[in-house]
Amino acid sequence: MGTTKPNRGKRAESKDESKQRILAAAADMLREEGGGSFSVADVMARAGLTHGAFYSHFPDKDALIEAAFRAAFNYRESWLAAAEGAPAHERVPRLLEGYLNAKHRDRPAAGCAFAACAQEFAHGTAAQRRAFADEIETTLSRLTALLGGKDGNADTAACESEVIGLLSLCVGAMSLARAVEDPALSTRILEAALNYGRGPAA
Amino acid sequence: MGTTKPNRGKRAESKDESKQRILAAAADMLREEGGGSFSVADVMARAGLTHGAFYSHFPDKDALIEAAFRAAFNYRESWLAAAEGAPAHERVPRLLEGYLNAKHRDRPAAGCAFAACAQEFAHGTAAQRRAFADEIETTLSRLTALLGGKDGNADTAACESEVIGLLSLCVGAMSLARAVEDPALSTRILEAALNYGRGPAA
DNA sequence: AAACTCGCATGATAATCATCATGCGAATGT
DNA sequence: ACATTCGCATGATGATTATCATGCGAGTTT
Repeated sequence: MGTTKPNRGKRAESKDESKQRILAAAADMLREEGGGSFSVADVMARAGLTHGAFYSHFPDKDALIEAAFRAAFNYRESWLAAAEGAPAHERVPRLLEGYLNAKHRDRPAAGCAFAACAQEFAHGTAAQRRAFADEIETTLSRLTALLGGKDGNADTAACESEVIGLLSLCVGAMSLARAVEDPALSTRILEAALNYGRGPAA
Repeated sequence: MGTTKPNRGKRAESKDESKQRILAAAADMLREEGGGSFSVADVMARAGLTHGAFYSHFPDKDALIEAAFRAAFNYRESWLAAAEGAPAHERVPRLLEGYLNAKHRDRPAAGCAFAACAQEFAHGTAAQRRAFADEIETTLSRLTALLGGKDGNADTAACESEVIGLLSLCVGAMSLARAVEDPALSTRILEAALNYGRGPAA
């Protein structure tokens, strides 16, 4: 057999590509404006299609939001990757700096989906909330793996506190920094949270 | 002059009362569901009125949301009050416990407006974002006054970090805890953030 | 108490959407 | 080649909702 068994026909393949474009568009718009603010037609247009095609890809808008959320974790990957390359004691600062910066604040569409979606999902469907929990668990696992053996003490409870605290701090500071009108205050928030997370030592 | 110069007539007074009821209803619903989710008619009904009366109280829905947000800080007052009564070194734990608990998580309508509104206001009107910034400034001042002289070191920068970090941690953890479907995970988040905020010492 | 004000209710209006129904045309299978 | 399938576009439909227009009746003024 030639390549890895395409066997799907040009048509199915093109449908998959469409779906990917829809998901990518929705993932951006979800983080940029929030799921309540964009219309199905908006997303489809951004994906280069028209509204009618939507329902052959997703059962309804809520399902799109859930799927788009799950597809919106490209940021997490690069965030973690940047810290992986650092020596153990540099990792927390690296994570903080990779998150709590102006570029991240100003480009939510390319950023953390937790910070962009948390409030909205609090009133979302059960499936959406499950997706949120899933992604939180995944993120916590990754962070734990990254920071777990930080010092000699691999104490489970302490590590859980550190990992969850770090993520909460990041998400909270970003939420506040984005909601505030005054740019100077916004920057103060990011920088102060960065300091706080670095700990009293540094 | 008898009492404090009522001089306003029964009609004006009743209008003020109506406005207060509208604001109270909106403040609750804003924190419960978010401004995008309730309708003007919903709020008016909750205030015991009908939709038509709305526009003689507020110019539009955005203005209501801003005003309701500003009226939604009753929680902050009791939160701070509970810590004021404590000795200096007990105040941070007191604040963390007063915020990061299940009751607060489960009754957003009576809780912190930052945690409930941050994401929504990030895409709100300029007036709304200004209101958000104002309330943040006020909250930070209050926290600074409360924690400022905590130890001998009243270092301005260190205190700003602590105060902003604390608030960010609280808001972030609450946002995550509310967005997650799994109740066990939700509780883990609150408790871990609480530990994190207490510092490595305790 | 007649004239007037004004808070609030009822009843449009118009826009925005999610979702469904229909049809064309390209891809597929026989 | 012919019949079929299916992705996508066009065009409803119905619901929700912000906002405006109108009118009544209680309160206020002279």
